[in-house]
Amino acid sequence: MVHRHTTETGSVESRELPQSLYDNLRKRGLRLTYQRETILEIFREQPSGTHLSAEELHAKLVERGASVSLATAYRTLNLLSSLGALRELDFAEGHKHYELKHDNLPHQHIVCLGCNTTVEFEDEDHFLEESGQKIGARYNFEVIDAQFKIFGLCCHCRQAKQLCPKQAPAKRTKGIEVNL
Amino acid sequence: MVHRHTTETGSVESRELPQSLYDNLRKRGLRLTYQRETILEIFREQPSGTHLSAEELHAKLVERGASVSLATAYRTLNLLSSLGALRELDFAEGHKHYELKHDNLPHQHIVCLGCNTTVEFEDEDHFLEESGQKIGARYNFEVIDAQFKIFGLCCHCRQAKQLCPKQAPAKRTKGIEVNL
DNA sequence: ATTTCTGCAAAGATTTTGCAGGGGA
DNA sequence: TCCCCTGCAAAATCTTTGCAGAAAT
Repeated sequence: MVHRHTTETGSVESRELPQSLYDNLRKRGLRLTYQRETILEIFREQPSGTHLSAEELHAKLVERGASVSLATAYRTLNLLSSLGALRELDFAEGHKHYELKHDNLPHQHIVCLGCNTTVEFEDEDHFLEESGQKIGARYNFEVIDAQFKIFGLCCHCRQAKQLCPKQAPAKRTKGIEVNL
Repeated sequence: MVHRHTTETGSVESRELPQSLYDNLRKRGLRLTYQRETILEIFREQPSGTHLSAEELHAKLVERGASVSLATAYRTLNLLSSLGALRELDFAEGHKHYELKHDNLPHQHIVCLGCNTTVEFEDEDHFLEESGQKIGARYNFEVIDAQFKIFGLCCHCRQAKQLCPKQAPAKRTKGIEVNL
């Protein structure tokens, strides 16, 4: 029934699901549904470093003909995050973003407060990750994730000298996340 | 009219306002109002490390008899943040928090995903702060703030083994932010 | 056959905004 | 006096939830 994942050969009923997720679901008495599979699949298809909001995810679902409701998108994002499959990101934007948790090189984000552009940088030699572990341990925490976020103005917005970055540019509508 | 601040001797019209803020307001053609003064004063009175949400701030305003509307609280929080007087914090909670920006030792946060407790740790020798500056510069960003946030489970919640931390505990009602 | 999930629509929570009147500079 | 600010209420966003039917094990 189940199968381990090595590269990309997936079975029918649980495509390329990393074995751990399927197990995690079962462990909790949860079920593997078409919606959950599809959502995870979408995250896998995104270029590395993509982070989707609930609305963006839903748009991609609709786009591919999978009629998954927005409510389910929200529920699944929360579920997959609590399972450790997704990482929840909070830029100071008014809504959350999610990205697939890779087991390769961890990365962190730089966010432009002017245009909401985000740039990633890698946590080479896992320095930040390990710092998070150490500091957390010092305070008796079981660390789940450590996020280093740098807020600032990109070269673009710095030139435009937008003194009140929260006003105009961060339109907070649908598909933001532009260029650079 | 204006006055520099040294220790705590404040004038009547602009209590202990750090001179820089008053200047920043003027520089932008903004005004020094009773509401803005009072809000900043409240932040100053909080024990170091306190971070208030808009609702919490508003409660404190009402509590002291200053009838400042919630809308103004929101507007002022945004304004003071954009002026650099406050730091906007985003724990994965559904609403933002704000804390006074001190010029002394910078600090960062550990957040329990179970009970929303936050613990602070100091960024001794400004290591994280400087890292933020360096990394930002590398990507041509003007760095405004760098936040290192560690998410995990505190000893309490770890024992309670709340496998789905987003569900029950984070009630997302009013005054959360408890103990520890 | 159970028990979990989903979709829908409605409710909830947080934050922003239009407008008319009040108040700094 | 000028025009920025505030309060109020309404609106806009984002997210969660109750319920009945659908689906997974």
